[in-house]
Amino acid sequence: MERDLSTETKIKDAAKRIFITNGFNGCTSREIANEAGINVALLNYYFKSKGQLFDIIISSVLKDFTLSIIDVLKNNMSLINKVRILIEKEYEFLSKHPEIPNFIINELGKKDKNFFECLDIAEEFHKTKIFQEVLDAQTSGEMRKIDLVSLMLLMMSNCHFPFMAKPMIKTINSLEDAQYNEHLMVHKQYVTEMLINYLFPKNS
Amino acid sequence: MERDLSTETKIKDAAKRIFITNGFNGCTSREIANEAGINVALLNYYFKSKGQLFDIIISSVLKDFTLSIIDVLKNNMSLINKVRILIEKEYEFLSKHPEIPNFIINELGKKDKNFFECLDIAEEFHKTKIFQEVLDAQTSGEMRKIDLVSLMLLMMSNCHFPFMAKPMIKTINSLEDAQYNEHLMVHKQYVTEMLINYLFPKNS
DNA sequence: TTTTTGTTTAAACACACGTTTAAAAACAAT
DNA sequence: ATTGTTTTTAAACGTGTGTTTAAACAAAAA
Repeated sequence: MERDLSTETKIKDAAKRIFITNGFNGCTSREIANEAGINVALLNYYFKSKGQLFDIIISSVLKDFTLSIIDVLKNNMSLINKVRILIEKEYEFLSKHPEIPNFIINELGKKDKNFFECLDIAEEFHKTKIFQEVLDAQTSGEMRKIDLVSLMLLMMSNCHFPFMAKPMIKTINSLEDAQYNEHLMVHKQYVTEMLINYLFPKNS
Repeated sequence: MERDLSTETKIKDAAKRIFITNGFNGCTSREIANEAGINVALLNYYFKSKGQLFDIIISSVLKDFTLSIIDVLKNNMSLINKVRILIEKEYEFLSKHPEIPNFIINELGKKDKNFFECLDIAEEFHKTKIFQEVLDAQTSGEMRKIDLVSLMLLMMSNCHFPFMAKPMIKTINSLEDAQYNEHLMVHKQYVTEMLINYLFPKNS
C-alpha cells in the first residue's frame, strides 16, 4: 500500500480525506499528520498553517468538482442530452465522493474568500457556451423559460441533496448502506424523468 | 429588549442561535455564555455539559421542524393539495430558519444516537395516516407509483437544498441577499409545478 | 572527510477549550 | 437577625490545540 509518494503529496492526500469527511473544525493537525504518517511539524514546514493547507485542499476539490461538470457541458450534443448525461455523471461522481457536496456547502459558507473567482471557474463555464445554448433553446421553445439560477438549483437540488441527506434518511427509514445506494440508483431515474419532462415539455 | 426570562431559557435561546449557525464544533461554551449574558459555569450548573445542552437543542429543533410538517399532513385535504401546501409551508418555515437544514444534516450525521426514535417522530407520522393515503392514491392511479424514500427525497431536495446552497449560489452569481430571496420565491413556483406534474401526471 | 543543505523529529510553547472548585451573592425560612 | 438553600461568579484545573524551536538525521557538495 505504502507507495513512494513525496511527503508533500502524502500530506495533501491525507488532508483531503480528513478535511472532506470532518471539516476544518472537525479535525486536528495531528490527526492529519498521523494519517499521512509524518510528524506534526512537517505540516507547517510544507504548508505554513492548517488554514493554508485547507485553502489548498478546498481549491483542488472545487476544481475537480467543476471540471467534471464542464467536461460534460463542452461536449457536442443536444441540450436535452446534456441534461441527461449531466445527471448521470453527477450521480456517478457523487457515488464515489458522497461527502463533497456537504463539504463544499458548509466550508464555503464560512469563508469570505471567493474561491470561484480565484479559480477562474466562471470563465471556464463561459467557454462552454452553455449560457447561449440555454438561451437559444428557450427562445426556440424547446426548453422551458426559467432563469439560470433556478436551472442550476433544480439540477443541484435533485443530484446533490440525496447524497447529503444519506445519513439522515438512512436513520429515519432504518436502511443499510447498500439499500440506500439502491434507492439512489432508482431515484436517479425518477429525477432524470422529472427534470427532462419539466425542462423540455414537448418531449413528454 | 432584555426580558425577564429565566436563566435556563436564556441559555437555551442563546445556545439554539449559536449551535444552529455554527454547529457543535464551530462554537465554544464561553461564546454561548456571552450570548446569554451569563457566566460559563452556569452552563454546566443548569445543563451538565456542552454535549448535553446540544442534545437538548437538537431535539427541540428536530421536534419543531417535524411538527410543522405533521401539522400539514394531518389536515383534511386531497393529497395533491397536501403536496402543494407542504411546499408552501416548507418554504415559509425555511425562510425564517434557513440554517436549519444544514444544521440537521450535518450534526445528525455525526451523532450515533437516533433522535427520531427518541422523539417518537415515526409514530407521529403514522398517526397522520399519510402512508396509507399515498398508497391509496397510487393504486387508484391518481399518483405516480414511487417509493416513499424517493417521495421524501424529491420533496426535501427541492425545498431544502435551495436554502442550504444559498451562500454558494450567492457567491457564484454575485447576488445580494434580497435578490436571492426573490429567486427563492420564483423557484418555489417552479418546484411546485414540477413536482405536482410529475407526481400527479393526470393533472398536467 | 568535512561542510553544507535540505528533511524530519521530539519537545516545548502559548493559548483556548470544557469543566470544576470554592466562595460570594441573593433569596427564603425560621 | 440567623440559618439554610439556591443561584451566580471569579478563578483555576487539566487537557488538547496550532505553531515554533532546536536539534538530529540524511544526502549532496566541497
